[in-house]
Amino acid sequence: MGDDWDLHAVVRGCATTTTTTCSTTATGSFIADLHPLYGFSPLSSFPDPFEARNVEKELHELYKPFFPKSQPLSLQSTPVSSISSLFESKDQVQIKQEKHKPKQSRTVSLVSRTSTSTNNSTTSNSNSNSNSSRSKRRKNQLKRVCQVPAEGLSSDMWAWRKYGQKPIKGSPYPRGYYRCSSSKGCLARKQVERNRSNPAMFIVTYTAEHNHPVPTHRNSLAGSTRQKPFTPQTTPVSESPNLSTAKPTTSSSPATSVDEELIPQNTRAESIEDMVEEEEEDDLGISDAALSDDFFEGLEGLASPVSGDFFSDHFPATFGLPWIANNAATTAGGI
DNA sequence: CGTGTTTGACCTGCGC
DNA sequence: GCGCAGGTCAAACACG
Repeated sequence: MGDDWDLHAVVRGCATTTTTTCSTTATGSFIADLHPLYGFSPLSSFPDPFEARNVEKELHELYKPFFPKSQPLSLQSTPVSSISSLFESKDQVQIKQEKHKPKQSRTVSLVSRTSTSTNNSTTSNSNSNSNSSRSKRRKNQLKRVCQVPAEGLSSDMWAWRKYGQKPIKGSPYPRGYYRCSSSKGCLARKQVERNRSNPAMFIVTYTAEHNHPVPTHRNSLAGSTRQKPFTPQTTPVSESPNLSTAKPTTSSSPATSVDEELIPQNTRAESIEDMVEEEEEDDLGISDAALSDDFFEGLEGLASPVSGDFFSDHFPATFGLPWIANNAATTAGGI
């Protein structure tokens, strides 16, 4: 497609930084409360980790209600970066539940085309429960919509694989479709689209949830790392100034497409977001699995980065927009 | 070889 | 019922 957008690559998450505009509906409001806490942008202007630590506590308190009692919330150990990003992302989280479709709130019946095709003709009416995920996907999916700045589209621990891209009517920017590649059975999906009115912002829509803990390390980036020989023009007009600026690139991190490079990913938050989503979906009944030790373990894995490894590796010197540079890899922002 | 991106085609939902 | 638009699949290709 000759779209000029750069939404290629994998989007690793949508994290956001200071500017995130995510609004939350329903329970999401609590996020707003947290917002002040992370006024700093862990990603872009990484503040002092220790300072963040204090914040952690506060966050911890704030979050308590949202975590299962069993969850000790080992955030303390969690690296600031992760935490901050997590919360940040939350700020942006906006849960959007399609009302008029009470039928199934979460239909994530994983039905790949196979099944779909199988049922093909039957699809729509025959069975509301039928798997035709396709048929229902539009209807009852629970979605969370976040609006994040280009810089915000950054890394999260989830690995996203792009499976499609489509031009959207009325929007000069195409929409990228990503699915979680961390786990095969994971139904989590994400759509990244640039905000028409404000190209600097990306609208990230999450659908379904991850059915697995956050991976401690990202998947192999074999393919993701692929970098275009440098398609200078790829940056469509739509590219926001940030993006263009940001594209440093050649970082060791998995940057998949130019676009991605443009867009950083903070997305570790995503994981939490997802969890939160679950909470919301389940009436605040967080799935233990989600918040299980694994989950935090994963976060901890991230922690080290704070100390340097992670960042140093992934976001080298260019920190001005380090995230942008690297994260882009996964971030779908790439639009 | 495994994983990821690109891209055209196909399918379904939705509005008229 | 028809057409449009959105969402997903899968083949081909690229990269480490």
